[in-house]
Amino acid sequence: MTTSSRKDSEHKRMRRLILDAAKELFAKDGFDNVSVRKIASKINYSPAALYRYFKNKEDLILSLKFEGMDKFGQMQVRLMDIEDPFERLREGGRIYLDYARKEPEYYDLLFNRSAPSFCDPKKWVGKTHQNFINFKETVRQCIETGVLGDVSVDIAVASLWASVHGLASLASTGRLQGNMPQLDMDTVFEDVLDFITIPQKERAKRGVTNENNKDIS
Amino acid sequence: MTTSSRKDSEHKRMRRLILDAAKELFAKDGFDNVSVRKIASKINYSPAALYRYFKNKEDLILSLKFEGMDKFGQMQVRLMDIEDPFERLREGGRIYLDYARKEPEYYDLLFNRSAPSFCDPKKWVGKTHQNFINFKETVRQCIETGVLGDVSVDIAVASLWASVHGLASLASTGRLQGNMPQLDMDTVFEDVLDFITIPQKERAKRGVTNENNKDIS
DNA sequence: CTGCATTGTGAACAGTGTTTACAAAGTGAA
DNA sequence: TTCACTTTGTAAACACTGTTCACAATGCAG
Repeated sequence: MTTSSRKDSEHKRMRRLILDAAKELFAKDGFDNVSVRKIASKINYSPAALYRYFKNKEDLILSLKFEGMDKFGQMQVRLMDIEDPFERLREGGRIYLDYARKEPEYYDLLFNRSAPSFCDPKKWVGKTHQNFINFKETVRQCIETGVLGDVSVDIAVASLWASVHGLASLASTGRLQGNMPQLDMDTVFEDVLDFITIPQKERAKRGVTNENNKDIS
Repeated sequence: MTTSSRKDSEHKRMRRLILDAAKELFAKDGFDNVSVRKIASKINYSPAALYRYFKNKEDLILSLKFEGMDKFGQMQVRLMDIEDPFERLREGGRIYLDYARKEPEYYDLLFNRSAPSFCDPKKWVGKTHQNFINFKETVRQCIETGVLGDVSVDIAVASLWASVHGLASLASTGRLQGNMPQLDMDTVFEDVLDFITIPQKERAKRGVTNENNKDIS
């Protein structure tokens, strides 16, 4: 019994060793330039050894993605404590963008299909769905409390998600800085969030509905 | 003279043959699963033959990207004829999203670093910069004519770019449909554009400036 | 005809992910 | 302890990958 449990923890220790080595190599050299052989060599094992712990390379990368998603989920726990749905919405955006800025390779690994393009998306969507549910509920509350105008939940969700994700994507791939080097990356996120959300809040305060806008523009 | 020009056109014809075969394979099987050997085999040539026409695989992919960018640029020509900068802004967004929807693989090839992650981004940024300049000028005109409020050009550019790109990215990777299957993809783009831009326009009409908003929220 | 440049090829090289046969080591029961 | 069994690690191989190179064939210019 004790022996088998020791073997179990030994197995986990080895997985940890492999995952840490892989993550470090991925972050340094990019995902395409790290082979199974390089990971194995970094920890002084034969390439075949890794297949005792992971079914294949996709399985290894997927494990890293799940870990990253858990970490991302933990960052979002504090959102639960924010009463005001609008402030919760803003804070959620900050967390998302923070994550993309501080761990661009990890963000790429997690949120851009590109990184491991051979990974089956279906295995991944399930893991991320809870975050989406929470986000949607926050948006719903924002609309319910009249803070986002009389827009449909789906459209508001799509719009806000696209804004935040798009900003993170452009920033993490360097295109924002590439085209706008003068931009202050420390404040742009806050400013963009203001640009997107404040007019909505203002508008809602004045009781404007979408129906009223059909003749504008 | 005539002979050398015929050789020239023959050379171009062969490049065309390779590019078309490559594009078709890329669109069908994804970029990672198409090898030089498969492209060569599709047109009944040896793999080595392709290296008479393209320096390497990156060069081939870059050529496809340039072609795609030219096509994208041609779609944007009609923007020149739109006098109203706000309508030009909206139409530009429509074109961007149209492109992402109708040619998702091409869009991925063009705008997501992921696709050919080994391609040097520097070779690519230069080609796309003119589009960015035009976009920025349109946003500047929108602000100048008071149609986007008293926001800084850079923040408006970053916000609008992020929204449109983010929406296109989420849609082309199937994540929008994956999490919101009930969403009508034919109208969501228009609705999101409204959600983002109409409040701005409204707000500007009322003469609200950013300074006035500091105490809100 | 004689060079010369261009085009296409088979073979090779170094690298990839993955599988397999096999050996070593540890474990639990008789 | 001995026996059977599972687990772990490895070298070698397989079928791929992008790329290079010597070589032959072709077509053109002087």
